[in-house]
Amino acid sequence: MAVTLADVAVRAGVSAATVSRVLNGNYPVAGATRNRVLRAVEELEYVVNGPASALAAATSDLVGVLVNDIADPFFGIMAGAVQSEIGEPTAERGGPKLAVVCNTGGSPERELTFLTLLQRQRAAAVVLTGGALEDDAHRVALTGRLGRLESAGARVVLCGRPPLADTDFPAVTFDNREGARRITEHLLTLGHRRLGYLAGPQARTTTRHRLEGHRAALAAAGLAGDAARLTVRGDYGRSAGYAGAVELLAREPELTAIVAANDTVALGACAALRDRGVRIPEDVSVTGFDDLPFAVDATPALTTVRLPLHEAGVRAGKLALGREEPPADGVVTCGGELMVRDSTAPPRDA
Amino acid sequence: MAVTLADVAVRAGVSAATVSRVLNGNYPVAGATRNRVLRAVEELEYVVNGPASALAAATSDLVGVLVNDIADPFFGIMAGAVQSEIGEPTAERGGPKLAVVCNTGGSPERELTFLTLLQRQRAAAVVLTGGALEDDAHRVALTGRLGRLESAGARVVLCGRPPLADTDFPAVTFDNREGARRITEHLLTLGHRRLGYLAGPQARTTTRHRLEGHRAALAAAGLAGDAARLTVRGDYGRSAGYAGAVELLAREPELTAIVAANDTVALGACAALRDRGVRIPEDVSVTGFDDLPFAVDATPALTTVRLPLHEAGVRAGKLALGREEPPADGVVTCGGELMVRDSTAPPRDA
DNA sequence: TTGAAAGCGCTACCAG
DNA sequence: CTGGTAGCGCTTTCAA
Repeated sequence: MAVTLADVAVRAGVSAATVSRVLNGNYPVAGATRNRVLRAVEELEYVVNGPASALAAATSDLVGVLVNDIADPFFGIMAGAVQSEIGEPTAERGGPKLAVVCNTGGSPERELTFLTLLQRQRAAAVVLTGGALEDDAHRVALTGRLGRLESAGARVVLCGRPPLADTDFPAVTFDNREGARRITEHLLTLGHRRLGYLAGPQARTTTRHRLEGHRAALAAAGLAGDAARLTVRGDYGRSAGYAGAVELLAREPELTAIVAANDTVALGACAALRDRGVRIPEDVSVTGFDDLPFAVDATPALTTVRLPLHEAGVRAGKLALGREEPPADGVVTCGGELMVRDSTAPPRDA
Repeated sequence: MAVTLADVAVRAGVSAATVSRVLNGNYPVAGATRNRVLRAVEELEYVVNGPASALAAATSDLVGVLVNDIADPFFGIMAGAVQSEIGEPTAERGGPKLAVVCNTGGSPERELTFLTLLQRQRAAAVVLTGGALEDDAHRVALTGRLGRLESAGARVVLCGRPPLADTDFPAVTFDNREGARRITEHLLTLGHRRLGYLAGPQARTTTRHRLEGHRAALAAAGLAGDAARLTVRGDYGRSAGYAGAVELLAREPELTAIVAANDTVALGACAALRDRGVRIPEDVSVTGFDDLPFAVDATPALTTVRLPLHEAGVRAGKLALGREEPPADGVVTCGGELMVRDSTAPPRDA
């Protein structure tokens, strides 16, 4: 079998307890002893047995990160940020943590399943990223699972979704409502009057908040009447954006602007417009959320709302490790103000 | 503390051993007993203690997936595929495995560090994705680490990189060389004669193979002379593509085509061209590798070589779990033939 | 500052 | 088919 603590102890001529203390560095150990142990570790190529250590210490150095779609750079950026933050050795206790990125695919059942698996691993923390499902049954189930995780000693952090009712898990949030309101207001200021909206999947917090902001801006301009007709729902994928744009044009050929619930959807919409010979942004202006770098590189005419994904991930990582105390209300609003990257054109008949 | 196996055993009126058997399902247990145990598990909301189980069984249900850049959908797609494959309960042993996605950021040191962390967790398998670094010192270090992992009982699978010398780890590979050769040949057939090449980072297998294929096609057409002058190196990011395209245009203003080492680089190149008023594909045709869906949606004029990322991930997952036996030579070439998605224009003076 | 020893919760072997 | 039980390798009191 593999080299164990005991082997190292023998080689260094000390007890197992001492080796453990050296490795964890939480106890005073004489310099000479310490060096002897470290040398033995090197020579034997000793690697700690994580499970054994987790069992004895009743906690592991795994941090679960749940994402809705791992192939979406939106989540990739946040997950990468979380990992880079928790990967740094903590002062207080233990070495670097390992991020376990779990891809729920947006499925509520898988979300719960992963949480169970993470609890089974005795994860030190769990970060739930991206919009949450707004469904009572699921909310109750989720609250239960997270509660059990917490009482098993895991920290729970929400990132990119609002606080969970009846809990006090810290949440790192984006101001989706205001961002959507501002971008629509911006389009209205330019003179657009027939705006289509490509909403995200049903019953998601991000979908609802962004849609609310959009509607609020329309209402303020007295354009609420057409809102429902010019809203198409779909998931957060590009094909939904493609199909949605086609549908919007069918409903309103005189459309001059499209607001999409995220960049991926916006890109799909751009593809549809081009396939139909519509020029962007001269004929129709397209805007999205997220500000994924390649999206605007590929389509410079695409205007997006910048969400500070990386920053959110880092903050979530800090909260997950207890390196940062959450504010009294538990909500960290990330990025302060949303930025609108501006390359939008006025409508052709303005 | 949390509910333990013993608690369940008491509640169900059986021994701990029996509960363990029911939970692992590898042993015959009477139907009635079984039900009683399962009911007790439900009532007590029992969750297996992973570390304890891993310690006793000397193996965990974690599978490590190393990626070079988690924010790049190229890796997201593969990692997602691996996870969906290993997430299904195995017939032979144990429930669903949990994928640990580790973001190396392309750093060789971090690659080694993560492997140590995974060994510490007693990972059941490790999948290394994406191009490998071609550096002797690192290769030796990597071989050593992987060897130790293997002798600790972990399966090792390479995905998107060639087999590792002096080892027999199975490898799922793409035919990068032939793909690059074909796409360049394709451009030559259309009449292009001044082709720029945006190569990936130094000393990566993917970079070298793709460049070799490109050069082979040029050589076959008697155009090898200009190859070195019209090759610019950079990393696999979009800004490298942007800068690279600018550099290429400076070196050769009469350029009619650019081949990029991947889609992300190609998108950066497209952005640069547009910023300089160059039309795509009328003035310059841009091609890339990977065939990331949003890339071609955003830029329909972009032609790419399709790599079957999802399929590769699934195959890697199967190999990692031993659900599929590797062929005799250990190499699974994925996708058979590379496809060129065709929307390339002939050069303006053809 | 160090050692001895008692578990942590589970698996798997050996009886029955 | 089921129970008893000896560890798995580490952490952490409690003494020395």
